[in-house]
Amino acid sequence: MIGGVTKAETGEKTRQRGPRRDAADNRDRVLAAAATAVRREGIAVPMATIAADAGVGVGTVYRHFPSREALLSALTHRSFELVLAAATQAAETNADSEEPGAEAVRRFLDRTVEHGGDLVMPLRGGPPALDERTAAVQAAVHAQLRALLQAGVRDGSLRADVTAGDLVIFGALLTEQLPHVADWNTAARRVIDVYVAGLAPTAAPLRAAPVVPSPA
Amino acid sequence: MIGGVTKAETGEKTRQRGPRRDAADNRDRVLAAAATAVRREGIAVPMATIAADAGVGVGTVYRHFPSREALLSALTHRSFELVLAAATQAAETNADSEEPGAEAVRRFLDRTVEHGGDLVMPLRGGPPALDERTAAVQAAVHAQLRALLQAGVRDGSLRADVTAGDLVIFGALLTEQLPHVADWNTAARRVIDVYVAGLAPTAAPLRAAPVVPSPA
DNA sequence: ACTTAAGCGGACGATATCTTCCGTTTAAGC
DNA sequence: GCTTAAACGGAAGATATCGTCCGCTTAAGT
Repeated sequence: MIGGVTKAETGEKTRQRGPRRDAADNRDRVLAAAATAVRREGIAVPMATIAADAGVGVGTVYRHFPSREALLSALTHRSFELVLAAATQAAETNADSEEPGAEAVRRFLDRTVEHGGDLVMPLRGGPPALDERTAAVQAAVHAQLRALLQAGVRDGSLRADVTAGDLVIFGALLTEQLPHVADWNTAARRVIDVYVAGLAPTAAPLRAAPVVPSPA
Repeated sequence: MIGGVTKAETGEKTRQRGPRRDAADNRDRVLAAAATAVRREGIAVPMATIAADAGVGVGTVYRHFPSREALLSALTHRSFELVLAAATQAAETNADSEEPGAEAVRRFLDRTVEHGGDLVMPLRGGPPALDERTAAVQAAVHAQLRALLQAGVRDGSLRADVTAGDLVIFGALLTEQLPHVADWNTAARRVIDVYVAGLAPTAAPLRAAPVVPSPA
């Protein structure tokens, strides 16, 4: 940020040189290894373990992510991006077809569980706060889910008092895994099915007023 | 176990001397502090922090719980006992009244969330395996919930294809907390309400076969 | 009151992990 | 092919945490 200006005086060509290919690859590998390691050993997993799993030296990890917190933040960001992809795909598919909105919601939740191994949501002990960019992604997720929910209400397959925030919270919980439950995907699918059944418009009203998680 | 026999030769009076009152108190305080600390900072929270929070020295923590793992195990055990109390109370109240089984299930889940701060379920990164005694408590929880579910099926308020294992898994997920959700109890209650609505007998069948978590 | 052993606290040596630093390697532009 | 700066790996010093040990304190039985 300081020395860069002097050198890149070729007009607007600032930051003309992209990252080297090996650097980009390593960054991805570190992120992937970190996701796996964090889910396996918890957020206190040693950086050396992550580095070894990624097949790089610790120095490389620290160059891409200056601190553990930065790495965890990046993990969370990537997780929200994956969730956003799932939400967007569900919303778009739904818009193009005539399937009930409830089915699209179910698919979104299924996807979330399937991606489970790659998701590191900010649950207990996780990275405390969402940075600005991640919050933006989260807001986009909410927007997609809102669209999905509205479509479902319109086609009569969903109740009207459930919010995008409700879905995000439920989805985040599903990314956890009880270690002694062998077939987690099946178990999660059963939870999803009951929840989605509860989204039917005939259901009894909710007791509590909506909670708005964080994106304004 | 080795020196004790020599001394307690007064017939069957082995282990005649119960624990000192201060010792029992301290054990409880350590457990309570540990539960709070673990939920606040994760399972890697330093033992010194737990000791300080409990107002005792580290030596005291290690005397009651010879290792971190033993402490975490004890925490899990206590958590299951609290859940068992909630399940038992729900089952008994239900048996004595004419309320629908669905309401009893909802109360059980509500209780679980309310106890949330004291519960340390074996989620990601938690103590890996349940010891024998804890597994027994877990089995008791399942038994109570089975009774509850059967009553609900009988009185027509619950679907028949949901198992006690499903409820335990769902309840365990609810003990997590998304840190940036301010009013967690409200958020959790909304999730519960949708789930309980999905327990109505009219709902669509589940896709997956039951998963038996661990108690045989 | 006195005795006794259980219980207590926290200093301490051992270990584990963090993060920085720098000599070497390598991708990419000329 | 040569040059250059970005990227790499891993050793090493700084720090944090673990779990033990032992002299002091205190509950509880007589």
